[in-house]
Amino acid sequence: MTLTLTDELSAIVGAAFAKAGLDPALGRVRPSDRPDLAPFQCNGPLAAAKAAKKNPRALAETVAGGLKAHPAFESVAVAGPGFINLTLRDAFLAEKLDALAGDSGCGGWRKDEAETIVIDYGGPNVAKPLHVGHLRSAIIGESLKRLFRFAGDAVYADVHLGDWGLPMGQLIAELRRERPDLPFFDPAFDGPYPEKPVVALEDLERLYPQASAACKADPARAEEARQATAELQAGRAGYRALWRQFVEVSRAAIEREYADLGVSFDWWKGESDADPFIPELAQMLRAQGLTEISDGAEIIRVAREGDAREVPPLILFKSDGSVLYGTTDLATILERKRAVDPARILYVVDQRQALHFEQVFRAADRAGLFPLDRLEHLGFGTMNGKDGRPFKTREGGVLKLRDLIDMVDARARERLAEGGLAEGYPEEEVADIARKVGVAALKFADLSSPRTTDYVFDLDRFMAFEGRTGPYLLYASVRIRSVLRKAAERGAGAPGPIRIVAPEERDLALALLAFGDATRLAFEKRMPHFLCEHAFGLAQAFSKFYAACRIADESDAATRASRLSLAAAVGRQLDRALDLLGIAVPERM
RNA sequence: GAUCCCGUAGCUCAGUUGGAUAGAGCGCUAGCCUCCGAAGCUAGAGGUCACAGGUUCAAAUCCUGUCGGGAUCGCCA
Repeated sequence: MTLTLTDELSAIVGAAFAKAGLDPALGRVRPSDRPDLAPFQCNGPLAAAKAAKKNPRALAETVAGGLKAHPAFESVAVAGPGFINLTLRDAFLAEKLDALAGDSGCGGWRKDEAETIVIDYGGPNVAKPLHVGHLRSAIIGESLKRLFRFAGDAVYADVHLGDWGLPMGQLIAELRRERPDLPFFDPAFDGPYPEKPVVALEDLERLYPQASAACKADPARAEEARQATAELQAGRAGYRALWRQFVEVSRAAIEREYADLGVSFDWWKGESDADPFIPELAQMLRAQGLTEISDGAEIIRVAREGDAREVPPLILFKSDGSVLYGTTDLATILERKRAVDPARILYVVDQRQALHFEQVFRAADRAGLFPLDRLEHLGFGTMNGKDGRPFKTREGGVLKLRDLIDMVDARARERLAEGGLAEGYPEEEVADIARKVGVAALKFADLSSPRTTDYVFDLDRFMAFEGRTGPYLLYASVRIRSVLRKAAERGAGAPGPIRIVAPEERDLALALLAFGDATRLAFEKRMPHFLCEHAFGLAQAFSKFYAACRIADESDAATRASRLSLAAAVGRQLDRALDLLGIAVPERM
């Protein structure tokens, strides 16, 4: 396991606490709230004073006294009621930076024991076009996948298509009304079913809303759909064959759109893949006496003493025998255990489904299927429109992901033209750059607020390309690359050991060395926005450094070599951070 | 109705679980390209942290209440 900078400093300060007869855990060092005084601080003396009923200021002085001789610190000062302000020696920073420059992980944190992880994206539904509601799960999930892999885990990302519920029955029933002549609907048919899909993507996109509306308006139609669902799940051959076509057609489209966002999966499984595990699951639950019949449905109770509010039981089998997604989610856990025996399963799904997962997790835990603390629902907030309500188009409909991608793409092209960037580049490259810029804007906007909160989707703001945006980061990355390329062309010489001479270099050094804490925090909290914060801070520190210091044409050879190393290290780390966010960087722009 | 989340600068949002002078981006004002990419950099104005109590050396953060917004609450996913 790599030690982050604050870990290392905490260990040093903790030892000084221990020497003073205090709890070393109180020596926790963190970035300072007052960077004008010192870059790091330790507030431990205040807590220690409370516990020991002593004067915090005096304790701070004692601890600080034990630290002053340490080679890492330029100064150790006690301030206010008992804060210890820590400033690091430039030589110490330079040494750390040289190590970081040679590290394949760019100074990022890695864990020491790898786990096998499954990430569940709570999948899109077959037949429903991807819409903006699917965006967050894809973007956040992709970043977490990369982050966990970076930390050392073996990750299986499973799109987990919604391909087994009522919508499937609705589609079947709808198509049967429209084209009753198809062999799929003839129970007596025994020949081979058509291999070529009888429906196209456009058919599905038309049929589903149609069916859904009909079921809402007419109970008889709803009953038809319910029956078709039950028959599909019971294994009616024609329905299964037809359903396979739905899935096939739908999946191809879904895969393409995710690819445009730079999102990919290791598994394209669906709820239906868990179906064969349902009998065994039911058996397991019944054998333990966990199920009961209630109003004709078979349920498992998951309420507990002390629940603040009532947690309803999970319905395993509806009164008509068909299953709900809670059942398939449980069966999927069993399926995954058999497949890769994961240490944890992460569900990157809308926060509004928290109760559902609470039910599933408790049921899994009660059944001895999977421990509660290793099933994590990583919920996220909704993407709202400017009115503060879930994002809708002007017409009040749901914005398709395809349309969103096109909008972002077009806007990125406009902005490139306005800014006079990418001028004279081949058309193919301009298209590639526009796509990358647009996706970066979208992803950074989505990832930069804490996962759990709602955020307002404002295309104009995201695509402004100034300030705290994805394009700013791409710009910084591309600029570093360009500077280094030109330096090489001019014969600026080889990079050399890093030495800090300007204050902007010191700030940049601290920004680089914060990567360990950022990656660790992002991993432990499962919160990619810490990576965004880091990437922005790093890019900003570089811009300041760039504005203040010459690099390629610096006259002092040693300083020039140092700055070339520094710039290269920033470029590599920035690209790495962007990679962990799932943001691709163009060569130039 | 019950439970949970939220209310911070004109706008969009952070705030590392109780610490110093509450931060960032946008927008606004004033500057910086004969010099490695100005989508950049520098400086400035802008706050009763919804409101009222309480806990303590210390509260945007913890507790209570009020107001306002949102989410969820057994056979949809």
